Amino acid sequence: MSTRREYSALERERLQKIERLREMGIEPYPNRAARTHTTRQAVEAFVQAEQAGPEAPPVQATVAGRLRSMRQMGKITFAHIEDEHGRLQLFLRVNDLGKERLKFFNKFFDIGDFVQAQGEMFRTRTGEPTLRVVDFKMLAKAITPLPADKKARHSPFSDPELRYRQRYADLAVHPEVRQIFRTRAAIVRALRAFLDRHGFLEVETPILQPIYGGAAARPFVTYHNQLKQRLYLRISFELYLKRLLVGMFERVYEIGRDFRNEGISFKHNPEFTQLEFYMAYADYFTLMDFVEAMLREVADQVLGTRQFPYQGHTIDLAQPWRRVTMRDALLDATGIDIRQHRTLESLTAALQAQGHEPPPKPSWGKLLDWMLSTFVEPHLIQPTFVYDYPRDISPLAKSKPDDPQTVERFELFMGGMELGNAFTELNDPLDQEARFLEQGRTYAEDDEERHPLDEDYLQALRYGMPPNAGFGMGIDRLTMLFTNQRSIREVILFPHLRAKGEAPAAASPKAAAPSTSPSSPSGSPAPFSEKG
RNA sequence: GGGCGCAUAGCUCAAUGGAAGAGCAGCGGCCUUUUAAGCCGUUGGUUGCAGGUUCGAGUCCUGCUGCGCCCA
Repeated sequence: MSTRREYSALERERLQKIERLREMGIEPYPNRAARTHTTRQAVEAFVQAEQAGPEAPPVQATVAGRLRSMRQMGKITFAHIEDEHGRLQLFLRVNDLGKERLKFFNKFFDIGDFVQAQGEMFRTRTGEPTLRVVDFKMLAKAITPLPADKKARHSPFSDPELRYRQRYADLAVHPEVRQIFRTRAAIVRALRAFLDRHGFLEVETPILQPIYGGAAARPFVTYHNQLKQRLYLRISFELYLKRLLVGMFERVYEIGRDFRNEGISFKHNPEFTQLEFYMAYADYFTLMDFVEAMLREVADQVLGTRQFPYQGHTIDLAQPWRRVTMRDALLDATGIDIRQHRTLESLTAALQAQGHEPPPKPSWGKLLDWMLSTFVEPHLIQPTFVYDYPRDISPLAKSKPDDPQTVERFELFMGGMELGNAFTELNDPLDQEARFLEQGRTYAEDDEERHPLDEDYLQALRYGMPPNAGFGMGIDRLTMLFTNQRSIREVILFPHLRAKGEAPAAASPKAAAPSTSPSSPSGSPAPFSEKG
């Protein structure tokens, strides 16, 4: 597909070194390495030995890592190697190595190479713990020079496009970027621990689905050749997880990937990681308490504190989280009481009277959703539950007993973003069927986001599903919050970028022909509530 | 989808429409406690792609591609 680019002059230089090494009988990519200490262990052992007193035996160590800097000073050379855990200075001296050996190091070893070095720890004049090298070995020769790290004064590696496209290089030179992904892993670990301890079963449901559902989103389409079957990449886990409640699991969760065939922004990636859980015999108020407890614990585990900085704010999870109805939130933000404007036309007029230009929306509920994300969401920095949503954008949520047009649903906001979504789940099979049909009437036949009626899901409900409440949350966004990142691309290892250069289309619409949707992409009003 | 901005050496950036440059990296030297090492010398360019205007285009115009920011 893609043709390999030509080698640069710098790369040709290093390719020649590889050839020369082989001519000398030295393998630049040996099969085996031996190390006794990580860089951190070597320093720790050395510091301990120092504290033990002058009689303590010297610390001998063999370390391995990537060469990050070299300072050649004639008969001595200083260098730093870096491994996953830190950096260590190497000290190579002609007295220890001999003239030829030192010259060999200086000539054939470059920044970026993986090397192994053996020696004894000591402290330099400036006080830095350092390995006095008596032997060294090439472990893997680098051909392409590493970009300078971001903090280097003269040569920051900061072009976001390059950083994302060559994430390996970004990670290689930016320990703080690596740290983001350690934090991300810790978040997932803490969520699992909390849910496991509360009696939840972790499950895995299909990613390839004959009918997509559970959210308002356009799906990716694929095709099973042998079955001659169109399949969709899931847009949520919801309908499968609730089938499991029918099957007598009372508490289930899944952490995995969702796929939505939609725009890309600093808050959106086409594939993202989602947590969903369902709890039998709970309602949406139960879940507010539960989610508060869950995220406090995750903060405790991951950050060690319940207050953390986010984009100039301090988010505080320790205080009781604010709870406000959608009606009050909109009233506060716009002065418009949605109970006074119960039709699409009336509400649109009220907004226009205030000088707003609301986009055309297919329903009252969709307009409320727009108002919420436009006027309220950006200001919800501290954790806030907005609850009681319009029925027509929440077809899987249960109505309030005293108000059939309103459903028991909340969304959780934090840092000006939607973080989670939950409801008291609709378990009345007849009402659910009516909701599906309602969707069909509200949204145009050719609306690609229109939710297909899932007859098998209705069949499951007819067997009886216990009352329950479910919650969904974007792991990527939680990671953004906990690591103070503004862009979702900073917390996804390999975020999706547009194909670059010639022939992205060469991936052949022909070959994919059976998989393209006949009810082809068009407009995109979203009829469905979404978890996350 | 719309608006604005950006694209120049491996990396980060300069260059009034008039000779394509700097720092770092690289290469050749000097240098036995440096760490942004230092000093001397030196290599490196299809200025994102395709057109256009002009005596002359990195610079101005049009289109395309990618990225960023703002809006939908």
